[in-house]
Amino acid sequence: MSHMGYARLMALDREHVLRSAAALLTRKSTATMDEVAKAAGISRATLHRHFAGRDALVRALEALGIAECEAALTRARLDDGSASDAVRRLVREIQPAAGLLAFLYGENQLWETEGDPGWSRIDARIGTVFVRGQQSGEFRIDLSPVWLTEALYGLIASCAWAAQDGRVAPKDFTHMIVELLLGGALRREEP
Amino acid sequence: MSHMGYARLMALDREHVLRSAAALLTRKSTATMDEVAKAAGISRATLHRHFAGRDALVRALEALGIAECEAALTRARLDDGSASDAVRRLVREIQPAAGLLAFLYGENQLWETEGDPGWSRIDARIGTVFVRGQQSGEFRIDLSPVWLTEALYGLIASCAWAAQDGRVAPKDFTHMIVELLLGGALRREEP
DNA sequence: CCCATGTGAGACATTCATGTCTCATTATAG
DNA sequence: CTATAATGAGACATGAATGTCTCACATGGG
Repeated sequence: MSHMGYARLMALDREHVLRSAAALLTRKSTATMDEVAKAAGISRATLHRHFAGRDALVRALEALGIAECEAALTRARLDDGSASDAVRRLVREIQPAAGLLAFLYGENQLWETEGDPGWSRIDARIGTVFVRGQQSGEFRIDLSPVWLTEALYGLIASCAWAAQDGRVAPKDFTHMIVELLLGGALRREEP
Repeated sequence: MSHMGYARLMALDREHVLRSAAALLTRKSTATMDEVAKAAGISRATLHRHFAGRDALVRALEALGIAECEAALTRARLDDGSASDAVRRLVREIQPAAGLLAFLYGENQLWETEGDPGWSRIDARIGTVFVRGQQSGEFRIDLSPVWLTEALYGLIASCAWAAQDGRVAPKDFTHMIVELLLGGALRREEP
């Protein structure tokens, strides 16, 4: 059946194109459609056949980022064990998507917040673990879950960018982020 | 003397234009030269008389940001007292420039690092306070000064953006950043 | 073999920000 | 008042990226 074969190949191509675009745009967020096509090893015409335009491409990347976040969230099993360990697992699981996330984080600063494509759900899931940590007494309560979530995004993006420029070592990704974030969020035991 | 009067007015206008541009570009980093001109209350022609082009404007904003950083660094007297207090003073002093800094931080992600316009000196000054804190035993040593500096930038930008969108309260700026950053950088006293 | 489908290459029009220019008007110093 | 200089308004050309289209090629199934 040519139709099914077609659909399957398309899906694979689409996936490959998205990965390439993510890798390129992470490094150079202003890359041209032509550059994106070249990076994916296809022509600009074919790129336009997969994604109607630049907007569609970016929105597809956003959908991919959201999907990877959701998957990382699930893999991290945020409800299990201590909140600290949950956050540590989350950062570890989210690391492979950090570059894409950093790109999207930067792009979001210049989008008018239209219909929410799914970030609010992710915000909520992450926020929940901070709330749980506060309720269990693990985390200090003078830093709001919203701010902690925001700070987590910021640290992930910062670390991804710094690693991109070789200012920090990618292998320390989880350690740097978790230790800094949790060190601030974790309530200090009284001496 | 028309020449001196001219020069002085120009300087004032230039300052005003830069402030307006900073405020606008902080909110909308893709704003047009025309929008920038309107925001400053001048015509596009006059804007071009002050700044040869968009690049020149952005570079002027960068110079302004660097100058404000240097000034904040000096006012914070990073060499006095404990490193923690020094960082706290720094964040407090840098808050007025946070919006501009966030804009420049975002822009820098898509610039090829040409001739350094002055950021490395600022990096060094900030890095020094973290080194001092580590040497005095105030800060943990498993987080490098480079990463701490990077994280500070990231947190400032995150907080500025979050405040812009109303997700966090601007009045808590210093508290949120310092408590999160220092909580991670400050060595925990053993129980 | 033949047909259908995906693809690459390239031409083409369009849009938009930019940069440059002119000219009339305003304001300011002398 | 007069001349100098800055401004605002707008026309204009330019360049870059985008989106659309056509056509030739190749690849794979029937």
